[in-house]
Amino acid sequence: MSSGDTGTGGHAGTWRIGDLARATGVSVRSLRHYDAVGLLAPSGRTNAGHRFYTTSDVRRLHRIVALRSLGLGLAEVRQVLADSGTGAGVVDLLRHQLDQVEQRIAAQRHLRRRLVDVLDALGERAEPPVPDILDLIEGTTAVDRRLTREELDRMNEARRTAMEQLSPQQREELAARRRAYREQLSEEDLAEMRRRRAALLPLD
Amino acid sequence: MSSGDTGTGGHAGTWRIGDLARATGVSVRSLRHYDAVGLLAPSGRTNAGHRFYTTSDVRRLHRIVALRSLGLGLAEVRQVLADSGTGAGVVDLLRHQLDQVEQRIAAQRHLRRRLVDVLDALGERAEPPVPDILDLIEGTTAVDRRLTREELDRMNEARRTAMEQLSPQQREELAARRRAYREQLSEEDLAEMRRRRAALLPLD
DNA sequence: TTGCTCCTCACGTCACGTGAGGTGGC
DNA sequence: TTGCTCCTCACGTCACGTGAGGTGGC
Repeated sequence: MSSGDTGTGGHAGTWRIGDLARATGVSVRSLRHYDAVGLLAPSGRTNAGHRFYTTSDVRRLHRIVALRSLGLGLAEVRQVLADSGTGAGVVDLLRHQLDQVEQRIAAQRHLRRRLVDVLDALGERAEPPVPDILDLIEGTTAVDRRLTREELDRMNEARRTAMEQLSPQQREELAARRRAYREQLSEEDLAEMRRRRAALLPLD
Repeated sequence: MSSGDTGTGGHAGTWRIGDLARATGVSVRSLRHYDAVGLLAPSGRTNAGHRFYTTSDVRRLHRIVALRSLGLGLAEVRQVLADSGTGAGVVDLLRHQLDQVEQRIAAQRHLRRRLVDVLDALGERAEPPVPDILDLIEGTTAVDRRLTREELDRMNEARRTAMEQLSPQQREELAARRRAYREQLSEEDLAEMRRRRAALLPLD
């Protein structure tokens, strides 16, 4: 009944790589990788050259997993585990990590808004040809650029003619799809879409 | 006054790689990469083997940039540009892309909450030793696991003794830091923190 | 003797950044 | 003749996944 006892033998309290992997959810490949880069070397090898991990190795692994789950890279994990100081360094590291995460969130939100905008504009047309889609995306790429009167007129004209080519039934389907689409959006999304749209319109 | 005229010669309407890079913000290395992978091959080479790009190459590049800016990979960009169909494929691709983005946002938010939790817990102590920090992080790693009465008592006890070792001035500084920290949080963040904390507390 | 686990290479991933070393054009 | 731009390799990035090919232990 030792800690590493899964019935697969070995010394009491030692783990073979496969058992450790199953027990922790870390892949065998990752364990070997951690060994290769010196992040977690098993306490020893059997005669056959098989790695074996001790209880203290397992503890270290749990810490590695915990730090990895905060988004730290292996090098940062190594640093933290090597740091036996007051923890000021660790706190700074985590704060920095938080900054990075915030930035990534902001970037992804921006991306999401652009995608939603494009899909929203596309949703109003039946089956837009690829070149038209590309033009539309290119248009939204010039971020923060207002459309000119002519561009706006051309877009509206294109939309109108596209709509006119639809049968009443197709029009109804389209409207239904749009409703379904809008209903899945949050209030925040809708507000942002209005803001974005307003930002595109000419000022005159 | 041709489109590619920057005073650096060449045929009218053709671009050297460096000029194109400056004009579009795409690095020279990227342009060469796009050439290497067949995404954007320049229309020709000069006698000296230098790439030259024509107006239609530039148009294609703008579309590549636009699609890249939506987060598409080079392979997906290539697909879209090759697709001369009705655009259904492109719309599906963008929807899928939106899904991915949403998932990444969710994952990053989760990460952010964990980091905020850890930093919040750490913020209540002066200079916690690294092993303590690691224990705390490990504690929050067992996600969605409620603390036992004992664990909670031990945590509170540790916090109290840590506080008692502070001078009044240190305590004031700490409080100020916590206030500053909280003020930068949104209402949403605070609510989430309360929720998380409630989820950690024992049910009894 | 048959599976199962383990071992060590070693390539591939994604879109380039960054030298190294060398050659034409104002 | 001197800069500047251009060229082609080719390694490095980050943390492994995925075979290939081979060898000990129940």
